[in-house]
Amino acid sequence: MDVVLVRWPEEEHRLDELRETGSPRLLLVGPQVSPPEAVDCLEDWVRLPADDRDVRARVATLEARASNGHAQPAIDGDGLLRFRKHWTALSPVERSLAGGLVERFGAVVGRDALAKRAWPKGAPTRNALDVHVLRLRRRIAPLGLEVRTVRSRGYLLQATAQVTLDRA
Amino acid sequence: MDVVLVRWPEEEHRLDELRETGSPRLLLVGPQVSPPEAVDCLEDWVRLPADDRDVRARVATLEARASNGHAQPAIDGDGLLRFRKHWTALSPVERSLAGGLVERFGAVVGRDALAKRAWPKGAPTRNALDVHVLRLRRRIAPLGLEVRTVRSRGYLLQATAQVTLDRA
DNA sequence: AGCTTTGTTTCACTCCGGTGAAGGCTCTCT
DNA sequence: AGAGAGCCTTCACCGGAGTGAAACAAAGCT
Repeated sequence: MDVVLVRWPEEEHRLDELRETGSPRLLLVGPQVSPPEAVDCLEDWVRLPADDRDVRARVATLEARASNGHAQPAIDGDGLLRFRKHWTALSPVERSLAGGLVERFGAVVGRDALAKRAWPKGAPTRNALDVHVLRLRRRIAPLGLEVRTVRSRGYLLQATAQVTLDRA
Repeated sequence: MDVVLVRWPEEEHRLDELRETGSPRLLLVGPQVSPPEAVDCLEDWVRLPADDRDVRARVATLEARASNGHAQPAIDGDGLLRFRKHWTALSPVERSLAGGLVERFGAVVGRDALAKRAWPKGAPTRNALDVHVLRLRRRIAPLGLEVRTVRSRGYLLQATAQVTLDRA
């Protein structure tokens, strides 16, 4: 994933978006401005005017972190679903479903494909898939993930759409 | 935990130690030297000569990260479990369990793996492990550590989640 | 003797997967 | 438009399995 350069504090609003989507970013901080606080490991900053080599070095570090990190959800070897610093345990059936959705993250996965994954010999009830999708939805919601329905096509896993509600 | 300032590359050896113990550290990089590669989130660097405010800002960020769960616990030579600024003594069985969990900090350790560690010849009872995990939980809670259960898989050691869900 | 450590039993509780039923939504047919 | 038919969501419930937790008893250490 590419590192985004953001002028601070001019592009504060853009920064908020990037933080929420978990994109790696390097802030270009003006000569007299104090840098923002950031606990996020995918964020860094340089003081302007900056040496080009230093900027490159920081960008490289952020890129390395981003490619090591959870920009995309993943199911680790222990059956945990990890996404952006958070994780949750999954039951066996949920792991099967989540596995299919994660493989095609952001794209539609057919109901039958999911069903076959969870129950290769055939689903117990037609309703079973729906119920397990519902349970999966609730479980992954705290991670910032959501399963969206595409009617008569299937389901689609994506990061929760963050409606940037400005708080006055 | 305090951030350690390290001159680079003069104090490379000292840096290695700090990396191993997971201490947060800020490298003071000479004017013509290129900074070292580091994916570690508890490490940062500044180019000398540096503005004092910038150094303070980076130190503050590292401190925030360290106290936010990026530090790693360790069992020292005396059998004490140390985490951030605190420590606690462990009984022999608890030390075995904690050892296994610390080794794979943040990842799941199977129940049987833990049991085999504490009782190589076989656990006395099935519930013995549960009870000792319970006791370990209580002992490490004051350190800001928690053992989370991953049902039917094992246990996972992590820094206590600081849930701040309120938004007014 | 007091304290800690360890093992054991027992009970309560949560989680998981499957099922039926009660709707809500959207599209189509008449 | 109105009725109906999918399609999907959500809820409530059950039996079984996996865990949490307390209480108790036996050692061991100082």
